Amino acid sequence: MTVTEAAAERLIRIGEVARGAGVSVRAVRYYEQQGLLVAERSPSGQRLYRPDAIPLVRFFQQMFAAGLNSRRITELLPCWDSGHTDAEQRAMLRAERDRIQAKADDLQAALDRLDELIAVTDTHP
Amino acid sequence: MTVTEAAAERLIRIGEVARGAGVSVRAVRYYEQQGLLVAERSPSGQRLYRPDAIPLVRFFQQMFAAGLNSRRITELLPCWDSGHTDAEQRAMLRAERDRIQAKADDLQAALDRLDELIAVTDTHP
DNA sequence: CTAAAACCTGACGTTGGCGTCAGGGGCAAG
DNA sequence: CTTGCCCCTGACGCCAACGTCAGGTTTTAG
Repeated sequence: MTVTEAAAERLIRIGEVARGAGVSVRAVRYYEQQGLLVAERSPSGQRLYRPDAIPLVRFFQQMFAAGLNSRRITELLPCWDSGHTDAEQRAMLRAERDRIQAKADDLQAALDRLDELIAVTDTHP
Repeated sequence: MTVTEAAAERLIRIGEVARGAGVSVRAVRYYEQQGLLVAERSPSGQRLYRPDAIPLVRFFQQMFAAGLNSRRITELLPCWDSGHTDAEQRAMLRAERDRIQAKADDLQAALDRLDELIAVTDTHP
């Protein structure tokens, strides 16, 4: 087994990425289109990913769930990849963090509201 | 002042509802269209609301923020209004509550992720 | 070898909560 | 009177993250 083959063996196709991350194949293609994900190509044109594409896609999902859009995520990706940031990026990180915190607070308020309603409707059937 | 006049004095127009709840006039009309909100009409056709439309609209916003859509909210409105529910509605309330809780957990995970990233980029400038 | 499974590139469809424009009306202040 | 503010009804526009269909190639299992 050559070094090249050993390296090639670490590449997976889009279906495996999708299954591994729990998203659709279409979603993975979409991420590439948005510049979130880069893939090599096999001679026949199929996308080939390194295995760490899976946790990366999970990270995307997490950020999407937190309300960030593709563009924001691409802007944050350099920090994620390199651990290296300029002041502007650090400010953006904190801004997003605060937005998510506020959103979490809103959710908690909604939760309290519903719990209150549940308590009333349970004692008041 | 007659009783009727006293009652009429308690009715406000759409602009006041919108300002009071911090949403657009368009949004309030939309809520009516979705069956979330009912309004009386003045002889000239203007919508007239009781003042408690304002907290009600705030409640809608809170539920929207929690990821419920108009239809779900209309389904939950009877509980909210009357405090009376059947088994199906109580199940729905709990299901939504659990969904929101899961969402809150996701947000917290995203927050932890970002905080971790912030810590790294701060010590690693 | 062959059939099924997986992959490819477009490109249009969906969903929801509004924004926004078009065109028109009423009504109190100056 | 007219100016300006608020209100009305449609109806099209928008955005974002995909779903989905069409029509064709590649890879894999038996």
